[in-house]
Amino acid sequence: MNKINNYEEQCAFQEILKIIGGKWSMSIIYILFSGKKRFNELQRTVPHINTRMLVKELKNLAEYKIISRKVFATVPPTVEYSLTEKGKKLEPIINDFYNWGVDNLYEYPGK
Amino acid sequence: MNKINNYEEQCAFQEILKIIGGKWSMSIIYILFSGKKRFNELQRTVPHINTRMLVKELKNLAEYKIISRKVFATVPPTVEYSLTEKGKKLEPIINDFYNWGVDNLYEYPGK
DNA sequence: GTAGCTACTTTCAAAAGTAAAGTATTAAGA
DNA sequence: TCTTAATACTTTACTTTTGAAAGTAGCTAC
Repeated sequence: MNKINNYEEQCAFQEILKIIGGKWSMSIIYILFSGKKRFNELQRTVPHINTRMLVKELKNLAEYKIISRKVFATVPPTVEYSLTEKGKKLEPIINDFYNWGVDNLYEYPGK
Repeated sequence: MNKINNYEEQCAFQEILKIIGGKWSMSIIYILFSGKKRFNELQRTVPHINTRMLVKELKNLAEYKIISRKVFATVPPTVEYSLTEKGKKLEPIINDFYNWGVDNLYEYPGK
């Protein structure tokens, strides 16, 4: 177990947050827990995201090997996004995080 | 256990991220795991944060009862920030999140 | 009377995000 | 043949958010 107790470790934490701490990253990752998705499918599923931001986020997540991008030479083109092993490891963490939020911040209708 | 599997639940998740998914929130919360801190102390401890953003984040976290703000009528004034019970519950989650990052994204010197 | 302390606030420029329309490639229908 | 449609982006113009730096208030010690 690592503990953040000095400035250097704080910086490491901020590096991590820079990669998956943004407005859209976790939402996209969460959706991919249920399996691979195509671009338009993600766009329909992530509430309020716009094309430019989805492209940017997918590029970023792929760069850090959290998701992988698979292109099929069909017409029109098909692109599939899915979680890598690294990405899949986030499932219990993001689940806990979401549940904390539901219990402590936001009461959604079905609770 | 809650699962995000529809649009409505995605929106709930985004509400949660709006509150603690920002660039600075988790860094501040993490520092407060080690106990109450004063304003200038936080400013020195959170790398690269500026006054304006620290004020804004502390106000936001206090609004959602994740931290509490205690003012002492000393000269010069003293203000103490600490985690509420809600906030303390984030400790294992943010710890796991940080450890995931260290293992999968960022290798800090002491690892 | 001047400098210093804390916890902010204000101002303005820079960066990031949003909305809407456009692009390439092919294929199917009128 | 000409129009429409589909996917996965790109581009442009605009708005919002963030950041850096300086300023404020109230008192105190030198």
